[in-house]
Amino acid sequence: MRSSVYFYPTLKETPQEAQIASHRLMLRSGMMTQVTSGIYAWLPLGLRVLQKITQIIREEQNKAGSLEVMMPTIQPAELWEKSGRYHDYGKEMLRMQDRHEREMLYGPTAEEVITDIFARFVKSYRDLPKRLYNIQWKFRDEIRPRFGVMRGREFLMKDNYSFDLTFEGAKASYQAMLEAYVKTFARMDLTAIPVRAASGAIGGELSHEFQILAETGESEIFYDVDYKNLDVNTLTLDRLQSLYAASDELHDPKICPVPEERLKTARGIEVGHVFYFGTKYSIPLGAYVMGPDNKQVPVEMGSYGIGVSRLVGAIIEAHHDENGIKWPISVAPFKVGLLNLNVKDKACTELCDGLYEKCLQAGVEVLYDDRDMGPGAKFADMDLIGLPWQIIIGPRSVGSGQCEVKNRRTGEKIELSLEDSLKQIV
RNA sequence: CGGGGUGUAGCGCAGCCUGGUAGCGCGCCUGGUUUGGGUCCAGGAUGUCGGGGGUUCAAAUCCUCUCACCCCGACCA
Repeated sequence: MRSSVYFYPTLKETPQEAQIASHRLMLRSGMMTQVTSGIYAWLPLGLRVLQKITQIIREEQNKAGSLEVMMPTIQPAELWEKSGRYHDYGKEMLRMQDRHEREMLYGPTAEEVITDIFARFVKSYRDLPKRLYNIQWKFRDEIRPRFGVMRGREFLMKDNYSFDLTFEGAKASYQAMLEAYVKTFARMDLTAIPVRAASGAIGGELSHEFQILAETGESEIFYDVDYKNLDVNTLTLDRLQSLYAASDELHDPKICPVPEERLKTARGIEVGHVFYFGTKYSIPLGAYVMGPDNKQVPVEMGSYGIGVSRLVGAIIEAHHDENGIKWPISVAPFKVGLLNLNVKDKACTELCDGLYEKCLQAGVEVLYDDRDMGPGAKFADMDLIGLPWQIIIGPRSVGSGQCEVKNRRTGEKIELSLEDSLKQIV
């Protein structure tokens, strides 16, 4: 993609509403922009990141034996009256009427809808287990939206729902999701700690929150200091769960197994949540199957959420410096930024155009800064949007045949021939 | 919802106290200049001063109502 025809309105100054790094950087890099309180429009650069994250989540969900569906954003109140949550959900639910004055709502979650679908089609234990998920926009009319996409009112969520015949089956589903989550977050260069948690309005009996440690997190957690030393690449669920972590509501110093000197407290950003809640929805919504003993049994359920749009912010919180974002390669909007330091220099531009073509042919996602601007502004913009690699070509390169390759993460710069620069990156 | 704050050009802000022709920096447009870390020079465009009502000869400025947004707290992916 050529910068000259792309659309990423970068800002030199920080918009006054942005208090935390991720919010600031998302606005400054032109990834997204606020439409109204807690509601954002995603611009091309931000959308690419959102799509990369979505795809990683999708792949890991599929590997964990789940099937993707797509449920609507608008739901009928009826289903929620059956589950009893229409009243309980309160003002956080955005309610509306259609032209027939039928009560509708913008879905804050989808237990009712998916359970109803399941109930209508699945009648036998032989069809179990089933794990169905979708990645869809949700709306929760938060008391106080803040921190950009970290706590928006409208947000993109992956929500998975498991249906099993027995408690043991449900536990296996729960475990499969825990494992999928560890892999999912690791692929984004995040160490997310599964913290035993109290379950909120969704209700339930067994529940973990996945928290990313960050000063700007909204919840307080207690954890074993060893969490800081884990290697994302070799992380396993067993290892993660062998360490102590608890939310402040559940943490009890009296029964905490971690000696005081190893116990740390920090703020966490919740990026995922897994619940087991048994038959809480299957009974009221009539999700029964025929068991092997010819008896109707309500199915055992769990639900598993990941805040997809929140993850964009969370990843930036974990990966940035004073100059801008440092994207992990797996979610970067482009893999490499190609900087033409002087577009008016014909020979220089020829070199750049040539390398750009080669990148495209090699299937390397490249943002080619071919705008007519000073070099300083280009460096600043490229650091800000945080692509993992930069290839810098200026008039100097014309004589030498060398370009500079910069690793945004480490800041390391090396001089290479144009040929080698591409090899370095691929 | 309770407490605090802000609305003036696309962005960041000054002006308001003490009423009298609406300003600065960045950005934008034109021309030139410069080209390895946000070049420099010259010229130019852009505002219902968030909105309604009131006071006054006169309101960005004073009074009043209202809307929006932000920050602190309780809730959540």
